[in-house]
Amino acid sequence: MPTQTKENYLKAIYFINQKSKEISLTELSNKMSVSKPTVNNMVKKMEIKGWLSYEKYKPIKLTPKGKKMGALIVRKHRLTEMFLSQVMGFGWEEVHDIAEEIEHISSNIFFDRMDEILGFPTIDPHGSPIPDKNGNLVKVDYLKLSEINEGQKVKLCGLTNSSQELLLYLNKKKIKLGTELIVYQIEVFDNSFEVSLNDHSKVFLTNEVCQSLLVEEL
Amino acid sequence: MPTQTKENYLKAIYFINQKSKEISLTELSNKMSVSKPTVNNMVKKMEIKGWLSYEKYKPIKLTPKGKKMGALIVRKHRLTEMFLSQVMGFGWEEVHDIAEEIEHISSNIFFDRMDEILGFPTIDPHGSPIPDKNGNLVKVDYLKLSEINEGQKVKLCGLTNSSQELLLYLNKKKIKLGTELIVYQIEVFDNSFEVSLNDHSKVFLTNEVCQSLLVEEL
DNA sequence: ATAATAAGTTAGATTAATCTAACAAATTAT
DNA sequence: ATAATTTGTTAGATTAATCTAACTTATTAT
Repeated sequence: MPTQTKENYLKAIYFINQKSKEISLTELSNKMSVSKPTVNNMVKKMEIKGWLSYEKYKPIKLTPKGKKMGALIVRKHRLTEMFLSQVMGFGWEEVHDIAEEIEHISSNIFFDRMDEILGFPTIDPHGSPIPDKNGNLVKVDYLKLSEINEGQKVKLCGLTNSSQELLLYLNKKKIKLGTELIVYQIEVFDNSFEVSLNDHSKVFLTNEVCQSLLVEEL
Repeated sequence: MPTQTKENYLKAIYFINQKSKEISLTELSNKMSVSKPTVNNMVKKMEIKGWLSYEKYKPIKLTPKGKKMGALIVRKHRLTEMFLSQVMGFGWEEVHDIAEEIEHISSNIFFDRMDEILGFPTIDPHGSPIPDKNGNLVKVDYLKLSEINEGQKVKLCGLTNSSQELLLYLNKKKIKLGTELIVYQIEVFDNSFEVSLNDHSKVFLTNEVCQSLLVEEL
């Protein structure tokens, strides 16, 4: 059974792995907000446990075992977020911090019951996929709103960034998962978007925000 | 913010305090399943934190602050047990172990929401009182079934021991919180009880079990 | 290609929580 | 009241997770 700290390393490595494939000590050190010697020391221990492989000056690689462990922590996190949102009535901007704690609960029946109560969900409240019990993830590829052309109607299906700031901003704009929007106008100067919502209201979104919104064309 | 370990010490001291008032190192050491030097070392640190007072060779005393902290951990534990039982459908014999982990979650909104969803319960699934937000406990005094006379009708309201073994035994006998029973016959030889349930079935209970059942006369 | 910069490593220290072995103080029992 | 037992303390070690300072290896840039 990994400690809570080691679970957090596994999760961090798992996330870095999702995009870059190359995991450096420095990157992990930043993600974990600890010094590089701390990471160096930790990866040596985790290598002994068989969760990752590491050679001096080489990038860190998760073993299949470590990868599965990372995925299962993410599974617990996202199931919890879904439970907090759907069963306990929390807003999507509130669930992350609580799930960050609950993901370390070891009781499997607890998460299995959540899963059951939720009807075996496949996405969390931010549209991110929930790994299955074997740690496998269905890879869905949405488009970034920033890549959509004028006139196109789309539906919000996920986020590339689930920071509380963004979530609160979207709340204010009445944009949530499933919201349909039409790209009304793209400003060439700064690539900002003017989109219209179902209720015909219009909203301005910076390009940065548009890059955070994952959509499906309708 | 106390560590999880220190929270467990606070809780253990709080429980010992409930009955004996005198808390010895040895007792704590047994309750926590750690060595006496470990406890000795720990109480010194907790004294510095202001959670208890301790002088060499003297019994350990919780400060008001420490007492409140202990009570609030018990509150989290019992609220969680109630949530697991009432909202998530767990049996009363399953909730303790999960709550033992969840009681250390620091998010207050999480427990407040549970409280709200449950309608501000005052007892947990085993009939034990839930301390309020200030750490105060309503002291209810039930009688032990072992103290009840023949012919008396009573209702099960609590337990002095919520071990999984006892809970599974009571499940098997179809006895749960709120079950009404009549003391049908007391065996003078070993003080075992024969009680009859609502459905007129009769059940034999050893005196030890009767001492674990807290009842109210009807 | 070599100097500058970035990345990674080593060494040594610290804090929290734990242990065992050895000893001291308090309590209990005859 | 003294010996035996229990209770508590000290000292010294260990493991996990972290740090800083100093150093080495790799990478990048001119």
